[in-house]
Amino acid sequence: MRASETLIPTLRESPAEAEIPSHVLLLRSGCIRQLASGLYTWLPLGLRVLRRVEAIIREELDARGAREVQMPVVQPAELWRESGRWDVMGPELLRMQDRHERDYAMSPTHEEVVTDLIRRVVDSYHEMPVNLYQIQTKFRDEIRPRFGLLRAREFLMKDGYSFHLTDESFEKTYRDMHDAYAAILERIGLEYRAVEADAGNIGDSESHEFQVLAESGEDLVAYCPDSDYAANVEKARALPPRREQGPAQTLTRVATPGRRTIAEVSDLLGLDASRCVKTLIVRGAREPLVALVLRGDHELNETKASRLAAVAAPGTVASDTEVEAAVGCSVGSIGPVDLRLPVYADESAAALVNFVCGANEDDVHLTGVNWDRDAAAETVDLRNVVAGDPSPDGKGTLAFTRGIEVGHIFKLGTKYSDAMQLALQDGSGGEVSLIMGCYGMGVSRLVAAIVEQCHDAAGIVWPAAVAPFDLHVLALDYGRSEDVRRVASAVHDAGVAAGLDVLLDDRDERPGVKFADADLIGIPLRVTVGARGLRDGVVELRRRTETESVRVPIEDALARIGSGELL
RNA sequence: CGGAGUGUAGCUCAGCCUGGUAGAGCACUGCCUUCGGGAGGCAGGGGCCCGCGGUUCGAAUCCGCGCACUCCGACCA
Repeated sequence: MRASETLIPTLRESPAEAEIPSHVLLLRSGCIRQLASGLYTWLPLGLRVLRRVEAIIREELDARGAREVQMPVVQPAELWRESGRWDVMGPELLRMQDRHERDYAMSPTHEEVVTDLIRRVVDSYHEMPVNLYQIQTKFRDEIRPRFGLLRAREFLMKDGYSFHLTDESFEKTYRDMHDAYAAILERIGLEYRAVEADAGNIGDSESHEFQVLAESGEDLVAYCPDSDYAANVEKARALPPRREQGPAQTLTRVATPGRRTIAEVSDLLGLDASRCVKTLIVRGAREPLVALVLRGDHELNETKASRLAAVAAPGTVASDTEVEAAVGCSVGSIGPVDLRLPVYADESAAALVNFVCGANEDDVHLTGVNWDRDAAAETVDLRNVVAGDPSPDGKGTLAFTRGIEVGHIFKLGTKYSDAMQLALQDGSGGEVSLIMGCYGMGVSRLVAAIVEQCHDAAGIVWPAAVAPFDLHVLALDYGRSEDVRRVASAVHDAGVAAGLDVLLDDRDERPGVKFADADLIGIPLRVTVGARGLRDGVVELRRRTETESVRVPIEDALARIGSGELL
């Protein structure tokens, strides 16, 4: 393809709205343009990348028995009402009406539609299992779209759904899809981790996220360098410590006038923050308020807290006035001793002996506090893990990295099957609700994640597997040199004959502009054809990953490109 | 939705504080020179200065109300 015949509007400067590398570079390289907040147009170059990523996804899924379908984006509200999500979803579900004032949703996901499809189409358990996927535009009215393609409102997603009679059948497909996701990311050449994740509101059991490692990632991943343990920090656990040993000290009241924070109290007492506990009061599910106790140097993990049956979801910290009314002191002086609320202590706090806590009386704290003797609590996992915590598999300590969630697979169980009456006879006289799996991969987000990981100061460095073109022919002096035109065309044709996608820069631009654009666009292999080189009978080869070009005799270059050996 | 910031030429921005009828660089058009890492000269074109209202003899500039975009937070399959 000739550059003069396509639209690649590169930008010399960064648009003001873009902050992170993928957003800046996708805009500057002419891959995308923003229409409005969270809405992007894919230009020819970007669309080629998107299509190549899609192709890889299709190949890996098809190879594992998933079958592609295409479901409607606009969906009748009655299906959403049937599942209960019309009322549950909130404003991120974009709603609209047709001319008859019937309600519709612009679909953020397709559980309802696919469940409805299966119950209409599948008549017998002999047809099980079924595994379908589609690659389609989704719309979620995000509160705050940001980071370009990484959190857009309209985006391209691969969403897959599987249906099973038995857990064994589900587990096999889940593993197959897990393998497919790993294979996709490996083919692209990304550094990633499959991590244990919290399933959010959607599932009730295990789920895995596929996190592409990048500084700009919104997710924090805890992993163990010495084992394969990795988990989203929302979910990550540490090996619970054993109860400390040592003789119990006497419970003692100490005056702590004006000291409210853990730092102030531990400073006053000359102790480490880890010897103190902090007590947070949150809204309860069964009772109005519940107390959560953490070691002073630890932070509450809100996802874990919300998962406690006794805690109202979403987790909400009680207001200062609520606390004072219930406990009789201000927030800085709460403690588990004689506290008339249900108390849940994090494993690390529960392991302490002779610790410090608030006395439920302003300006007073207690020292020498011990569980069982002085206070009672149920032990649970409540905190965010920190670097250096022992890995839960006992094989080392945890470290952190940031990631971009490009895939998430989970077990849905029978949530939708039950709500929408999707069941089959099981062959032995009974009837079973089908077990569902759900497999999402953000295709447009994946493109952004690739750029986050594959760029340098000059521009994008596309991995060969997804590059918009394989070969970039830079024809310098194109308009003025018949020789350049002839050789550049020959190089172009040799590439095409070898099955490559070739971009020929035949624009009437100065060399510097062409070089800069080529770096920005990031095509893996570049051949520079210029009058200067042709006088010596050479063209120049350079990979985008390298800094030096190699002068190669014209005939050699043609032969090597034609043979495909350069890829 | 809370907090912060920004809206001036296609892009990046100055001008605003201290009101007097709009600028630079790049991009674009024409001509000349140049031609291997974003050239130079000359001559041009291009602006409801985000919108509406107010103050004023006069508003890009001051005030009010909107809208849009961005960032932080909350939120988020």
